[in-house]
Amino acid sequence: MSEQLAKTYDPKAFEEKIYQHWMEKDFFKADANSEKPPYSIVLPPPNITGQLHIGHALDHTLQDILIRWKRMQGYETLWQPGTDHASISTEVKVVEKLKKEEGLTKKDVGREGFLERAWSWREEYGRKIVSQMKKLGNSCDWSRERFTMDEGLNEAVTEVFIRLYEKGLIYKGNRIINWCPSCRTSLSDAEVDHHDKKGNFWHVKYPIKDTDEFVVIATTRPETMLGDTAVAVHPEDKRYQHLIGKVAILPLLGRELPIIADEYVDQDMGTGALKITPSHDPNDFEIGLRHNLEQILVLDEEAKVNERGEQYNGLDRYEARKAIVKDLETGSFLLEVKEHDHSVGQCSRCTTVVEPITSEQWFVKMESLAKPAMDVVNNGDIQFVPDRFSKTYLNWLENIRDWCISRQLWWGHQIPAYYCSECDEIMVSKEAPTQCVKCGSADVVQDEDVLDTWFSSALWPFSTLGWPEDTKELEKFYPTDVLVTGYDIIFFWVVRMAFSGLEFMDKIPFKHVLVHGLVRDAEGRKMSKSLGNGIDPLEAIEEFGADALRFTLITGNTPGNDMRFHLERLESSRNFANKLWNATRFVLMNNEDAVEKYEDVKEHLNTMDYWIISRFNQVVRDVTENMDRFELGIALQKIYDFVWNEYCDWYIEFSKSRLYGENLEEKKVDYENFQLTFEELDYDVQKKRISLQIPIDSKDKFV
RNA sequence: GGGACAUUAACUCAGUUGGGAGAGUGUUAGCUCGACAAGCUAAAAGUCGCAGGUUCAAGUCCUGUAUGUCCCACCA
Repeated sequence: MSEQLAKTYDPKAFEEKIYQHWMEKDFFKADANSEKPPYSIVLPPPNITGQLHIGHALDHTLQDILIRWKRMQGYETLWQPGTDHASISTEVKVVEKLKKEEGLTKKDVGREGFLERAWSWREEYGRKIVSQMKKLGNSCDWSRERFTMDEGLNEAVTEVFIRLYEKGLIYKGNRIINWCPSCRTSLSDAEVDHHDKKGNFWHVKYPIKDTDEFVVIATTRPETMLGDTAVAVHPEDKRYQHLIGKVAILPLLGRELPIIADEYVDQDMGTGALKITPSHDPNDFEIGLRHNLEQILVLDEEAKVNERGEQYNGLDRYEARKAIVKDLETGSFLLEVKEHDHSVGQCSRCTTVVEPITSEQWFVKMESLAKPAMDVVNNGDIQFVPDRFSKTYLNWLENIRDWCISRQLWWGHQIPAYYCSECDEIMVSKEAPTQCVKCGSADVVQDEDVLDTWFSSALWPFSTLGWPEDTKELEKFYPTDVLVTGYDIIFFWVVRMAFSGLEFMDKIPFKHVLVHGLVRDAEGRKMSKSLGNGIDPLEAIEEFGADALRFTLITGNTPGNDMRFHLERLESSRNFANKLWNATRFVLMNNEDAVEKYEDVKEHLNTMDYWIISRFNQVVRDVTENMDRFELGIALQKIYDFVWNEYCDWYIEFSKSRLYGENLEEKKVDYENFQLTFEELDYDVQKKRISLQIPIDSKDKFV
């Protein structure tokens, strides 16, 4: 009799020890010089903004299962871990902390002081998240841990920026962008969420110069009229033919506005006449370019009216709206007000309503990059699981617009562009130039802005392996085998990794993209801090164990679909872990005469032994097939069924008669049901050409 | 406006190539039998959203439809 195990499994007593053992033995270390075939996964780097949430737990568990499975199959596996600096999110957090703890603002402490605090934030939270991932049981190669702002990755980012710039794929331009007046930075289109909001349609009379006529314009944002530089109608609109080429007078400010004709105008929308505000509306911006209209920016970085707004200068955009509407009314310019719902863009970080404004920003030209990224999905080099997400991916790329990559933030990769204060020459280079290449002035300053956080994440599959150096890691582990991620970041991340990999490595970054859904609460709501309905994976681990949590997340979940998280399922998962524990306990309690080698026992195998062996082999085959198809939930269910319903309920029960010599009838074993099982067994065993004698009718003990 | 997904037992969900309707939880009845009451043995429980179609055969394929969820879009 070997040592007696406790009656119930206590994860807390083992998980940490086992993990330590794994680490000490270097089980997760990847060897780039290995002869074994490679299998690699890059971990989507968690943000350093806070702690691990249940979505990470799902994402990581899927990867951990895949990587461990391949490791056991004899592959040289690399699970590359790391964390993401999460530019805007982290900056927002650090600003909050600064205010709360020191009562200071960004400006008070200055760029250097701010970055110092951001780095200490990163130290604290980066470490915390890594320790949480270890608690989850992630079998990453921690010796290779990276950070999107570590030295090597900085170099990769700079290299990419310079290469794209030199290729003409990065440009600086005055474009209309999304501006968050609260974060005071530009945002990419993907960082803006659109929500329907109740609003009004204000019908405003714009008088026609030197006539008694006027044209009525419907607008949802009267305050932007301060920046109007034209009025547009459809070239074929019969109502307005006579006005084209004439001049309208902007109410309140009295500015003269040319009346132009443009195909964009929808005759059925509003009044069919459109005010054009090139600096504050994306469509108007385009129209403005076509007609060479002046751009008048009337809002500042806090979305307050600037001096171009004359008497409204200093008002917040909403105060300005009220004031303008009131003045329009007083001046009899306001014809009517109708209720109207329209979609409003909000900052995905802070939910402030985003303001479209014209601004000088850096962009990545997307057209030529998008094409090959679409090709590799169309021709099947990259496969989505489930496949429907390739549509999401392709659809996004088909309608891609240039990517605004500059952010007016401090935490991130500062743009490697330098300006000559004398002649405004732009220089893009790795090191700061000591003097202007054009005029020789030594007065050279670096661009203040940082890059969009996704600019560095886009390089993750190869930057973490040492690019731009030519490393053996790249040779061995690139392209990676599968990327596991949620459908919510296909646009942000998957697309950008795809075109970056193709552009700089000339190879796809991964062969499969395994997409999972969101983990929702029991009512199906998104988990969020404001609702307080989040389930902390660490609390779940504390109470039920990491295996129970992982089992819960994988079973009953299929690729691409959201799942609801019920605490009861954690219990049943824990029960399964306990079942395994007790099966082991039973074996250990009875292994006095255990033999080590199959050869020593094969003469003595009985029906039950053959049965369980054949079932085991079949389950291994089935499970492997499911795993190959990324059907982890089904695979795990099959293991569960085998262990519980076949191994424990039948094999162990029957083995008791052999061990204790008990009468089966007394044990109340259900012969009838067993007979059914045996018929199935017969089939299995026949396939394996094992001849059997089945003493079904025997009520004697099985020997 | 475009697109995706969901709809199967009381609840949460599986169901891979068309042929058995399943699991966990819950419910009911009976079990302190040397692994496990976090357990065991049973039971009840579903016209697989609705309507058509293809097929010898449809939860599974096709068409339409209802309801819900989500994503994309520069709808003044």
